[in-house]
Amino acid sequence: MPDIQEGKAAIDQQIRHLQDTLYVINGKWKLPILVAVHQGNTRFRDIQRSTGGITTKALSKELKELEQNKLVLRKVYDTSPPRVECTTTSYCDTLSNMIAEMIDWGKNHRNKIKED
Amino acid sequence: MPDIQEGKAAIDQQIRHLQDTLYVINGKWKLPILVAVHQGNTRFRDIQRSTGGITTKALSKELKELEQNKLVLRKVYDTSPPRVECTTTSYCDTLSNMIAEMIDWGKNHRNKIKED
DNA sequence: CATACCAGTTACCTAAAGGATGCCAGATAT
DNA sequence: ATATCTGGCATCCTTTAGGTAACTGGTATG
Repeated sequence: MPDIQEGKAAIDQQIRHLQDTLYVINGKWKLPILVAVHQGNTRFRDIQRSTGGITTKALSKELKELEQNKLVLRKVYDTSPPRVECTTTSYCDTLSNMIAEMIDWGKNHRNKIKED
Repeated sequence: MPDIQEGKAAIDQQIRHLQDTLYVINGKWKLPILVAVHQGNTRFRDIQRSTGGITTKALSKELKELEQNKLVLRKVYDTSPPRVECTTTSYCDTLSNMIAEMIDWGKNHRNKIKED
């Protein structure tokens, strides 16, 4: 938690950064997609299959957002049938620590809740 | 990002942990509330005012969820007018690292996006 | 006497997220 | 010749998040 000593303005600023992050990774699919792509699933249908259950509409939308946030790179080949190859960017790696912490906490939390 | 070497089952497990975490901190208000309470705002109306804009209905709901997840403690005094005092639990401190990473990343990301 | 405050609850509404289904067009595989 | 694959898009639907406004009952304040 942010230190109680910090001024209100500084804390409000931190909350805004937090909300920026939440905004980028929000929703049901962003992280699963990121992991799937990072694993080596480059094609649209492959990503769809490996995330299990996402519709084309949702996947299409999510990929666009991930691309806008520079976490995924989409190369479109003007062939027929169309070919698109998605990869995670090196910038995507800056999420490593955060994701690791989130995984850690989620794991720990599940145990904590089970102890009720 | 999770290591590409890990098996699919392990990765799926990590995704589930991730989703657990996202589930707990989701929405517009959870983190702002947590910070407000941690700052020392214990009373319902104080929290409402210091988060700026949340309605009683939303705050009531969010506090219940935070309590269920053992991040906030609600002490209800059976007086009249009713008095409730909210505090963050020590367990809430286990979020420190994660939140710090999220703040860091959000800060960095805003700059990154501005470079377009 | 009237008003405002405590901590909510209830009913109602809107916007967004997410899902289901069907379609396109050209190419390849059976 | 028929089916299947490609990366989507259009349409319709349900679910959820979140907001608005009104109200409660007892108490303290003006």
